[in-house]
Amino acid sequence: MFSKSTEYALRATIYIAQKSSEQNKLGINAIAAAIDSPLSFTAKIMQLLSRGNRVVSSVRGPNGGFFMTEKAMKLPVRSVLDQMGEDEVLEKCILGLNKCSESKPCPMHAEYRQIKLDMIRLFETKTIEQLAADLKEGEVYIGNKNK
Amino acid sequence: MFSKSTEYALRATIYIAQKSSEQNKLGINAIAAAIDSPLSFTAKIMQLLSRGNRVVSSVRGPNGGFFMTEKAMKLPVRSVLDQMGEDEVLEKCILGLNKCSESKPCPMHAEYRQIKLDMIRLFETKTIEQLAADLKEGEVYIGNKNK
DNA sequence: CTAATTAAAGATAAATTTATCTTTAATTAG
DNA sequence: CTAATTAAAGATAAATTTATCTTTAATTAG
Repeated sequence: MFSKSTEYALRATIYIAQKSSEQNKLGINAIAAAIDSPLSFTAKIMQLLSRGNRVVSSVRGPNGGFFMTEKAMKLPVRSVLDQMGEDEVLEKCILGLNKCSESKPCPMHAEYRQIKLDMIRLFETKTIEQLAADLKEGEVYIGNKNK
Repeated sequence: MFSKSTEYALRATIYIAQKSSEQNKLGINAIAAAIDSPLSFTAKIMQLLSRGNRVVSSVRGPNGGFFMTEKAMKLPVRSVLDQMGEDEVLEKCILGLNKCSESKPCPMHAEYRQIKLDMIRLFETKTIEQLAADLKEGEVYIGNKNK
């Protein structure tokens, strides 16, 4: 569904939403360990995710790290996809046609239409905060670590 | 959503379903032109798609080419995904966790669950034949050609 | 001001996917 | 049997994604 970069970004965002605050920032080491992702690659992804301080914010230097503001916590999950440049997954034709549209539908268009709408609704309605609240303490987001 | 290989495979399958029969096979040149895909890469994909003669069948030599049997036309669209080894898209966790399950759900599991079920239902219910019937004559599957 | 700490930026490499080209095998028409 | 035609198979390359490592810039504590 999503690229690995976006998967890491989603997991990191949920973890930061749950564990961080402006007073308690998280370092890249803690984040990568928590979400079971490669350290340096995750650092790159955090650059993208925090650029503009829209979804995740970052501060350099001692006591620096990544965190989310109360306001950012209220953002829809879709804002993570937007930030990662992967929101087109929610718009693309399932057959990969760029001419596919309501007026010129591909043979799967009508069938796939509702599913796409449901996905858009999910990612636009659900907030990051809500996902963080669903997260069982120190359990789920650690991914493949205890495989 | 799907890889380019799978997108080409889906488009080729729909085209073959509409235009071919055991008496009227389609060559790789005709297929690649029709679905606006790179010739040699499409040839590779057709190898995967026709191996085992499950979904698409192939015959070499003069008057050879690709075609579908009446029986294969009745297969669900999912069989194309299976043949391309991309059916896991329908099963995978949206956060990329391989431990994610009903009993150990990730924070998006409950929310994404129904969408995944809808997708599985769509790809298992809709047949290739039905898609081919929806196809407007020589129009839609040609993809980016007339961009 | 200096040293320490942290993320940002940049250079590079490994892995995977997409794409191309050449050779081989199967099949048919004559 | 021979030549022609077609897909299969294999070798290789280009592009993209994933990953790693090094250097730089910002910030803080002392």
